[in-house]
Amino acid sequence: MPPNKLQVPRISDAVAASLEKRILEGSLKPGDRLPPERELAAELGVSRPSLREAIQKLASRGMVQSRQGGGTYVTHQLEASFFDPWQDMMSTHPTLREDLLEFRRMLEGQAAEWAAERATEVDLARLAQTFATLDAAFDAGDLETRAAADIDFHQAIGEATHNALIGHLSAALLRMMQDNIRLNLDELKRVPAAISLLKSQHAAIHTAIAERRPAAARAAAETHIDFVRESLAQSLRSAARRETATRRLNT
Amino acid sequence: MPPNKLQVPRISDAVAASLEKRILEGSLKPGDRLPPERELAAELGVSRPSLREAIQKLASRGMVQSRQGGGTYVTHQLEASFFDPWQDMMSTHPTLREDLLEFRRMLEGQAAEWAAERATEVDLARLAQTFATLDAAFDAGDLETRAAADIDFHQAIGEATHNALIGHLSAALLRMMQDNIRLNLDELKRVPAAISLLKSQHAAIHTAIAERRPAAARAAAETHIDFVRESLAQSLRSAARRETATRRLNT
DNA sequence: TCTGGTTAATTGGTCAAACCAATATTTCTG
DNA sequence: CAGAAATATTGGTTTGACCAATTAACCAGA
Repeated sequence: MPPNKLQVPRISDAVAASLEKRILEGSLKPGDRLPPERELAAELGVSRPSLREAIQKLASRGMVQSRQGGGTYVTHQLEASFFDPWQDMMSTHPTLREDLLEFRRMLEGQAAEWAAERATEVDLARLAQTFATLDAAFDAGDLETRAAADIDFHQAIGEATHNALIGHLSAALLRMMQDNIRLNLDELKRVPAAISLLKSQHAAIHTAIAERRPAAARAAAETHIDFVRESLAQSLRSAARRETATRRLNT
Repeated sequence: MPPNKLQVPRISDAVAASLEKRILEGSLKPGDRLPPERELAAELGVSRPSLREAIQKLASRGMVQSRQGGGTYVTHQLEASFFDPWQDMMSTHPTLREDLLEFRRMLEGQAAEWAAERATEVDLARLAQTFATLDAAFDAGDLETRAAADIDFHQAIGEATHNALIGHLSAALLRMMQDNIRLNLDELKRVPAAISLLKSQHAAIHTAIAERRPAAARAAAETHIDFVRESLAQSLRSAARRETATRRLNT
């Protein structure tokens, strides 16, 4: 019974594709305001609701932005390419962030434990290398390279578990977090101690795995996630505080 | 002139978020058909065009799929986004099966533990219902309904954890296993005791959660997976034996 | 002439009531 | 009982209208 049959083409899809084409080929540049809905609907030969459905599609992909009474404008950021549905959900459903962190605590804890039990010499060498890179990235690198090094480190742990799913999932979840939390990531820079704390936490995980102490590795990983979770919540609170302060100034 | 000003909240966005929430929480599961547009619009207190705009948003993200005259269905996109690449590999790389089972042991164990800690009365009622269905399906049902009931049961546990990731991931993993192992599933029928054993294991998980004993729930879930893992390996061995025997006959 | 506020036109947001077309369900017929 | 026809359901589309926010035009007062 599920949608196995072929789909009937929908008008709104055709309209959305047409508008997309205009944007991509440049006849509608970023910042441009597209014609009024009534006008555009007449020009395309469709009804206004159909046109609106198409516009909402583009809006949900972040390609256009509408303001009541103002008009509909082409966004400056082309190619949003947010194809992962979890990504957009994260921004609108804050509880998902908590769920993700809680899940990561379990996952990374287990990964560290297994890695300490099963890592081969090759795994340990690779882990040591990614750890060194990460440590250096924290000192000098920009956020991009730091994020990449972070993923590499956690993925090296995942691979050391010799369980393909662990590595894949832990990297995927970390990437998912980074993409939607990068805004608040540099909040950590306001806390001078944060960097050294994070570095010591990573070091604790690394040495516990290298010394093959599973329980210690798990504890270190969980401590690390707990710290991330706590400082993230704290940075969100302080961001909210700054916003109210700014709002107070404007009145 | 660009849209710097604050945005007026659109109804379609609120509706889309509401539907997203239902999907995340599990009240709308992948494969489910959502109510007719007219009905849903009335229930949400919005007009049909507004509801349609919201549905188009979700459809453009691939979370739902509509067929004229048929209905609108929740896709498996959320779960598939994690494991799509793994599906085909499962059949060719047998070690992945082991990894999957090991991962499930951790996941289901944690899920059972959290469910025992956090389940509300509603969760417990739903869990009891899915358990009863599963128990009945083991006696009379064919493989299809048994597999579906199995997914429902484990998903109910996942939902009782009140962690969106747990529910979707555990369902996705179980479905992935069933899809790639169904061939060997009826192997279990050759072991008469297996059915009663599985039933008692499910019962143990259920009662432990219902009685809110987290440690017992985790242990029961892990025991269950251990049994599945062991009997699966055994059935594979016997299947291999039969195959070599058959091959011997043909020469 | 310039400034400020008021008014009018524009434009996206929402709703209501239809009708069409594909599908699903029921009923009828052989 | 199986297959075909009739009916009901359901998404797809259109028309028309009204509201609310924005923008543009206007005009009175300095």
